[in-house]
Amino acid sequence: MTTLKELAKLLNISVSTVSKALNDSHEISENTKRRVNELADKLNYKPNRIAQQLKTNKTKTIGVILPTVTNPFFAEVLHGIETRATINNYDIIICLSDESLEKEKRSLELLSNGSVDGFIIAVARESQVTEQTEHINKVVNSKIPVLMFDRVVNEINCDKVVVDDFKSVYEATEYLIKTEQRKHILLVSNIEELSVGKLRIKGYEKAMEDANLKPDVLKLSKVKDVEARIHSYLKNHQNIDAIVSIDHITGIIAINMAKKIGKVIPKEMSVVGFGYEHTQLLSSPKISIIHQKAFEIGEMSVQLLVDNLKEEDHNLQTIIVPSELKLAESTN
Amino acid sequence: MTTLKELAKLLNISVSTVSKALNDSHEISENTKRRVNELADKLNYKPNRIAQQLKTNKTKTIGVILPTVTNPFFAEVLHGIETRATINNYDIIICLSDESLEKEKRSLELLSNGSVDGFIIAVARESQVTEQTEHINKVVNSKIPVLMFDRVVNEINCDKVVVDDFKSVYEATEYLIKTEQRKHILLVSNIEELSVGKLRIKGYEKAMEDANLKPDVLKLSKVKDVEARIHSYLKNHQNIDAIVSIDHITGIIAINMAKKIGKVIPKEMSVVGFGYEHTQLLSSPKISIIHQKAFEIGEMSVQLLVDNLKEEDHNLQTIIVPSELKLAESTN
DNA sequence: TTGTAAGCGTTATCAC
DNA sequence: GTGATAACGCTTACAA
Repeated sequence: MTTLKELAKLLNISVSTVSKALNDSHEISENTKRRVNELADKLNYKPNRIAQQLKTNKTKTIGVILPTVTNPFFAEVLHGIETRATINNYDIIICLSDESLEKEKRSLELLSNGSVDGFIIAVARESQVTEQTEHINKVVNSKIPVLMFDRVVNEINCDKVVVDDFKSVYEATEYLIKTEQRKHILLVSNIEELSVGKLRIKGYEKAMEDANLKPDVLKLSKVKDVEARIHSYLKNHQNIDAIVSIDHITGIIAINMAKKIGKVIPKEMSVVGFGYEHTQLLSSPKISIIHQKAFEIGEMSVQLLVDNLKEEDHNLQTIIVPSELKLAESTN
Repeated sequence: MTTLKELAKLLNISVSTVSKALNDSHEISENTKRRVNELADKLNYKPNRIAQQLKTNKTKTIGVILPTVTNPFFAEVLHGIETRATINNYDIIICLSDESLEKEKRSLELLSNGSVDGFIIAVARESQVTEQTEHINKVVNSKIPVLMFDRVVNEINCDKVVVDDFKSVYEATEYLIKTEQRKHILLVSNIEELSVGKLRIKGYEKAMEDANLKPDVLKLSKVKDVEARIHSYLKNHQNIDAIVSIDHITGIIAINMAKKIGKVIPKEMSVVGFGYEHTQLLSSPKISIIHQKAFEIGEMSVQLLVDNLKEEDHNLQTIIVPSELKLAESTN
């Protein structure tokens, strides 16, 4: 790799002149600038990022710690993060905690040595369930800006980007009750132990309560054969006329199982789940989805963090990104 | 952040002694080592990664350039990459090309300035289709190790990790013909213009040819309403008794559409697609899948690249990762 | 066993 | 308008 020193030697001028010329300093003559730039182009000179980082004490890099990336929600968030980071001229280093507290902790420690300017984190399932989040607080206290999204820890004082979990499920349930006239609405879940899962269930329960209906929750996070379980549950509760899934898997399975026991969808049963573009593509009849704006969540997370990085006196914020209820098209 | 200099001052010894002590050098007395380590622990000293990188001219970072991460194949590959990178003490910087040549080019250039020790790349659709890959060659020529996986460019001289696209589809088709006695096998595709798509189609065609059957290919990469298209095609070709999908979407849609026109699966029609864990979960009756070992592909990519990074005289390799035909369980 | 000093590639301050 | 020099934080000959 070409360095300033090499350019300087070849041009018989000093390193500092070369540096200034490349940075278009007013101190340098146009002629010198031209000579320097020509040679730099010719030798494909690129300033060494590492040296710049050491000098400026800024890495222009964000550490992103995700529980997983095979879950399409996090994949899409990552897409948003990458897009907005690129716009802001930031690189992203990514670590996957695999839902493990230990790995999350390690990644955080490893990157807290000047490798990144700030962090974007969605807490691992284990950390959240066992309520061990001291390692995150440690980073916050060391003055490295942190932004948490989706799975957040209320006690930690940092920027947050969250989804309106309670409200979106409340409204979806309310829609089923009021518009579709459903009365026996089952909630199925495989994430009931996460903060977001709890909020979503509460939204459902409140909506049912407000309508004087009896809530019915099927918790499957620890179940192996989810399919069989939903199948038998539906078979034994033939009066169920609507299903709310609070994740992106069990809704589609519920549709398949409902069809299997002879239910006609959407006539005899409505199904709403959480999901993304693909989700609707893969179900037939199409499922209605609560569409979390995952891409936007990623984008806003980066923007808020970058603002924090720039501003001297940054006020911590919590942004709520509204979800959107996308009804299944009746074309099916 | 605590630095060596600060530790040295507090202990009234020199910076180099501190450095050596922390690196457990035999030159340093046990007593000094103890004192240094105690203070370092107390002040939570962590060596500045950037400074180390500048000094050693190694970043211990891999640049990963993916077309997308919302496609579950690439998401799972990324999972494998992250896992193996962590084991080898490498960080990963990720860039998403969004299938765009321009973005891929830019990312590559941006990171070719000492930010990473090597690259792992799956070529963007646009780069592959338009056969513009000079930007990748440029990196290879600049002596930065590059590894390409899945979507590779034959002309570029670097390590490669690929899937046995031709063979896996050939064998799946052969299985349908010989074991399941199918005769009218339709191939559906939404990736026919990619190198992997072409190979997969060839595998299918060869198997059909070898069995004296007429190939029938439905190309959908430019079609908007894939669902309607498959539906009408199946309706107008009632003799189709098996479907091979060469991507992870159209197979499931085909199952749904086949059911819709009254086909009994798997009795009257077999469906094989490409897929992952989720794929089978989301289809009912379950689809048979050609399971690409995406996680392993990610792992092997990192390992091969890291080997290249370590070894003085590295021999370029192409590793073929075999896929596995996972038949739908008959429990459904 | 410990310390001095040079150097990685930049940028920035200050002299000339 | 140009150049010498120091500094970022670390590692590593080499000297003491």
